[in-house]
Amino acid sequence: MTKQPTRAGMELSQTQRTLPIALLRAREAVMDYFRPLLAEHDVTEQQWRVMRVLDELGTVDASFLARQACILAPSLTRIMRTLEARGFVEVSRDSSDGRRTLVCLSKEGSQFIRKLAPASAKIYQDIESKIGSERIGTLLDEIEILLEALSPEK
Amino acid sequence: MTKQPTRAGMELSQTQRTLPIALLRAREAVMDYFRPLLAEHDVTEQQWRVMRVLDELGTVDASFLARQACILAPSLTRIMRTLEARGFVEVSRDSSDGRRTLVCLSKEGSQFIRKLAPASAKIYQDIESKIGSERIGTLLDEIEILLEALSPEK
DNA sequence: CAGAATAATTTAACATGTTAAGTAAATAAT
DNA sequence: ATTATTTACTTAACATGTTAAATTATTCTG
Repeated sequence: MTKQPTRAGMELSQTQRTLPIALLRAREAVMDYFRPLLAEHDVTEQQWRVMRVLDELGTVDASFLARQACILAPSLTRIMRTLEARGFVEVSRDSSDGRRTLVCLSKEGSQFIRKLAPASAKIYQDIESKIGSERIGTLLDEIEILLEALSPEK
Repeated sequence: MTKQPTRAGMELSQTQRTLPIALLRAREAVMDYFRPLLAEHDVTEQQWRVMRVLDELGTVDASFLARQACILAPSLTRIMRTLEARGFVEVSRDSSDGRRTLVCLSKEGSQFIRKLAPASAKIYQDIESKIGSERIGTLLDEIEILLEALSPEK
């Protein structure tokens, strides 16, 4: 845990001490625990993320969903097609703005989420047992602060 | 910054309070600052990451490089082809193990890194000015601890 | 109200992510 | 030593990431 000094000049930091790579490696390390579950149930990471956000938010338009799930609009278009074909989401037009696509989870989609929830929570507990739930809480707090500080509207 | 209680049962957390999504959103927020620079110089995020790791490690075999850069082997195969065509990396065979591909930065690749370093460091400083370098240091420390705790060899 | 500008989404094209299968070299087991 | 297994990498196929252009609906301007 040796701290590197802040770069005074214009040098690059060790990759381990840069936010983009450190955050990526951390996420990969965490996802390694979840991927077997997703693969077992034939959903991609992105499809699962879209469904998790819909479960949380209810009916939303495509742009907002894309932002929340960190998925670009063109990817979301294809993902929605897949999820709709599988009966997991329902798509409609916004009656007050014909440009917008509204999306929500279907009953089947909601059931699918709830079917995987116990296994997902169990994996999360396994991770918590290795890191400590307190430390995870701290990390999530720090990330919330970072997101607030970097949000574009500031 | 209201803390959620640890899930006692089998419910899913708010997406904001899950490591996979929180880490992803944080990384996207950070990368939004770097992407214009990379686009301006016609390198993808992954190509740049490969070069950053090579700059740090010197000559390494493809498997190790893939792990360090969080890139899967098939993607790396294609990325190496692109970077080699552009003259940024040099590829050779390991004489003591004919299966292994060895890779290192070329002189041009090294120059390219150094050419972008100042702008990259400046962007990093801009981010630091919004979050605080101390807080970033704490976050990076927490991530190092997480990576150590989740490393498979434990 | 008509035409211009803007906005939300989709399509297209290429790079990468991901899994499975294939190839070649090294190692292990008879 | 020959065969089988393992290892490192590549190829193939499809999903997603990414940018630019196209499409359709809305809003702005005159």
